[in-house]
Amino acid sequence: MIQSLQHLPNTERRGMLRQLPPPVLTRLLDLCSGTRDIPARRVMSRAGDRLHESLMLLEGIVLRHVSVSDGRRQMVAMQVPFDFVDLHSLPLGYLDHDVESLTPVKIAVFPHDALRKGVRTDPEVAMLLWRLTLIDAAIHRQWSFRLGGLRALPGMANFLCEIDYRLRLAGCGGDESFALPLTQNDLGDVCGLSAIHVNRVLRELREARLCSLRDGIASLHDRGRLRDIGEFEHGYLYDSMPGED
Amino acid sequence: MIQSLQHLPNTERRGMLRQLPPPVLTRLLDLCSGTRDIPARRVMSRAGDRLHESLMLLEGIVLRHVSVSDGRRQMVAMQVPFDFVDLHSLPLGYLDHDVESLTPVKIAVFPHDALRKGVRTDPEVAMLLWRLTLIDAAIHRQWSFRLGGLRALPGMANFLCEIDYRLRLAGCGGDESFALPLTQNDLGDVCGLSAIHVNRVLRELREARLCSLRDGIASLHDRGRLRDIGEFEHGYLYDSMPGED
DNA sequence: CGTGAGCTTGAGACAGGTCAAGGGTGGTGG
DNA sequence: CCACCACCCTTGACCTGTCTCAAGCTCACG
Repeated sequence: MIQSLQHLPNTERRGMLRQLPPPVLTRLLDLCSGTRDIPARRVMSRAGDRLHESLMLLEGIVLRHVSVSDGRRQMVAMQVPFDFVDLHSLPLGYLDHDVESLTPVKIAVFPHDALRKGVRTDPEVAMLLWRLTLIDAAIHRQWSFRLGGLRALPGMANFLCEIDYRLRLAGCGGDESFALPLTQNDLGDVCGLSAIHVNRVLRELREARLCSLRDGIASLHDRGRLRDIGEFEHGYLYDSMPGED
Repeated sequence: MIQSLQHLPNTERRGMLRQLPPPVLTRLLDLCSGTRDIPARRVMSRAGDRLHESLMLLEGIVLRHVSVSDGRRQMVAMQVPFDFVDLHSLPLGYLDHDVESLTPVKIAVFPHDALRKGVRTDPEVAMLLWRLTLIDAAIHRQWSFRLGGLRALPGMANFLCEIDYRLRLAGCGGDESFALPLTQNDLGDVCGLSAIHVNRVLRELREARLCSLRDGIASLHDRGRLRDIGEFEHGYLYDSMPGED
């Protein structure tokens, strides 16, 4: 599985991996010890756990969230295929949030020992891993922007644009629609809204023929307007998609 | 200035630098090309600018924000002394947000060429720099938590606790009060509130004898209760302060 | 001594939360 | 097989936190 990734031609490589020159990619993938499958809605690690491996997502979606006192959770990140999920646990040792699979998930396992050795002996791999975590941080900033700077509807539009863009980078998006099995409750945790208000916002988006979200399938009918409304600019993802400006 | 930092005894070292073993600190500071002074309220760099050096804050406070369509700005980070301000521009090349001095500021300049050489030849320095940016990312997550998960008053309490904690780590906090020359407008941009509502929240905090903010001086009268209300836990800063659990 | 930036307060509007009720669907156990 | 339950979606009515608008205050600075 992992080995097959190295041999994809450049244009076929996916997600964050698209950024890597092939030799570096090979050296990175050599540090992987194997793959693992995890069912949906499984807590993969908890805030404060000492971790000794980092995981790269190969299939499925992973959520990262912190819990709020009233029982709600605030989502702080969402990982799509070819994202590292918890690479930051390597320098940090433990995480400040929980990690949970949304769907059934396939992951590639990178033991910290191997990664540490890779970082020590291969500056290019080190720089690459660093860069990946920095894009993660840029996404965090965009989430702050969305939560603090946008109203409910633009915020939802912004989120859908981001996920659409990232899933298509990862090769998981269709032309119009993609799988997004988040409940309205989950979306509330993402956007800082009550589930009921999420429902109202989705209805508005649907009635404006902008996008719809049904049975775990998101369909974006008018990406242009959705991006305008959500003030979405993909620059913060530090990766331009072929065929878009 | 920079050189003098290396010779501080361990217990005297400040802010993020406290985490470094002295030899690594020395090697890092060797990469600094000099210092620079910048007046208050000066835009230091804009989103999208190509940067060729990174800055470590030595004195003063720096803000990082993105602009919203309606003219507001959303603050995405705030740097205190001994934080790197834009270290992430080294692997990323450009930033996705603006950087602005809040107060007059003294910075140490690290040319990217020097940093790149340091990273390539010194894995310990590389790991350290990586770690610093990861703590930045953890702070971003806390800001998402605050903006999406907390109401106005707890959010403000949370922010004040964070800044208090970080300023004291940096050796810039008194027992009860510290300098925080943010206007209520700025605080609104931090917490995703209108300036007017910031005013009301501050009044509530003052009348509850929790804290007050006047003439650019913040005074925390009851840190314990403030932390409870703001659901503040310092674990995400990955640095325990001597004398606090 | 005027002017502007920031702070303060009140009144009214509106976005979003809360409560309550009902419907659909899939899973489980009798 | 059906009954029941859990979970999710949907909608309506009402409540409240926050925004907006408007006015007046203070203080630093020209």
